[in-house]
Amino acid sequence: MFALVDCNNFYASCERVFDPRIARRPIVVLSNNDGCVIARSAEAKALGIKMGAPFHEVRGLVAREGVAVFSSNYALYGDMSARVMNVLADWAPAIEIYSIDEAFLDVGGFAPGSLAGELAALRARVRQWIGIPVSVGVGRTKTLAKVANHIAKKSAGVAVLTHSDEDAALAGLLVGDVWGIGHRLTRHLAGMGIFTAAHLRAADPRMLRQRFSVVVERTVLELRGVPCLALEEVTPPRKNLMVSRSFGTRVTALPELEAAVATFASRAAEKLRQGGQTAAALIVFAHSSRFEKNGERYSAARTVGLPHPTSDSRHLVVAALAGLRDLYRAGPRYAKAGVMLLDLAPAAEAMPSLFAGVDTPANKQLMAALDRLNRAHGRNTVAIGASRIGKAWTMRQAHRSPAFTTRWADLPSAH
DNA sequence: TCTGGGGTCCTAGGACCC
DNA sequence: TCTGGGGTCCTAGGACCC
Repeated sequence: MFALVDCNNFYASCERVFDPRIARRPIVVLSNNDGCVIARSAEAKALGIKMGAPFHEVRGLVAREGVAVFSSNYALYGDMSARVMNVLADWAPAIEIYSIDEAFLDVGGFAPGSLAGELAALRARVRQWIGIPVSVGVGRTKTLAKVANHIAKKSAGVAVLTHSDEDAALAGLLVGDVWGIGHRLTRHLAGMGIFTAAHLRAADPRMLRQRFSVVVERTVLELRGVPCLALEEVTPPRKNLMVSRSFGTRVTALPELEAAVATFASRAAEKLRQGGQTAAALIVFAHSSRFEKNGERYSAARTVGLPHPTSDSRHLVVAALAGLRDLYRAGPRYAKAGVMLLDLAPAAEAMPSLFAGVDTPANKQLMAALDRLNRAHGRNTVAIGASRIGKAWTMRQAHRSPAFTTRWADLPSAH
């Protein structure tokens, strides 16, 4: 059995912890640039303020109803999240931190009779110690735990979905509210007569796999109580890292874009170093607003390989700016830009045999070059790893055997 | 006029290899 | 006239999540 613990209206709840005066007032938290509503307290939801609503559209309502408005404060939310997770981790035998405000817990070891009571106590503890209200749903699979959490949010805050409860619960849930079913799939499924979670569970998983993907097949199986998703206790290292922003006003000039992209790249480099990682390539992109008229929309991106894996701000900024200059076009009104670092690896990781199993002409050429070097200078003079990003070759690592003293710079330019 | 930011996984198709 | 089979890697794009 899995339990899903989900913080209620997390960002709004965090703000409330530090300001008791707004304990009962409606609250919204805004995105970057204060552009959109990204979190709402229950009172704000009741006023009809939608998730993702452009702030300018609700400004009047917000003023009339005395809604408390906050710019987002991710440092605060991250800190509060860690505190909540600590309390959960102390209680549960195993935990997967799924997002900033959600965690799956392994509750397989609890007696069915005592589980609901235990979870209610846990919920009260988080509320008392940290000040954040949470909802807890329990099910036979992660997807069913999500379903149960839906029910918990509308009831006492804890819902244990037993096998015999599943029929009723799924019949009462729209298919679009199932974890993994987004708006596109919802539309397609509606065309097939699948409107509720119960319909989806009854559908043929193999057919859905053919029609859509293995993800949908897994969702059907999970709804049937067949676990396809395990509890992942260790967070795998991230593979990409992005820093991007929408501009407050439209930008057309290259120097302004350069200033923004340089900032993004160096911020990305900071994050990279924080995580003890390096990047071997990056994508820089810039585009106009998606609300721009059809003919005026412009979007471009460039992948740039780095000469070697790095977390050095200067290297990343230089590469990002080179990409930006290549993609820049005078004319478009740029609304957003960003830098995404790719091919992240632990900074300390050695990759002496990256070529194993890679057999391309370019690799062969490099290997031949290495052979020549090693024949000329002795065995193990040099080893090298490389990877191809787009059309650019990137040297991943070069290291010398300590037994030899030949310096890299002194080697003949066989490459 | 103003419309978020940061991720992951999957698929399809082409290039290339043996 | 017939025209293998199985695999990896890469990219682009779609879809989803919070």
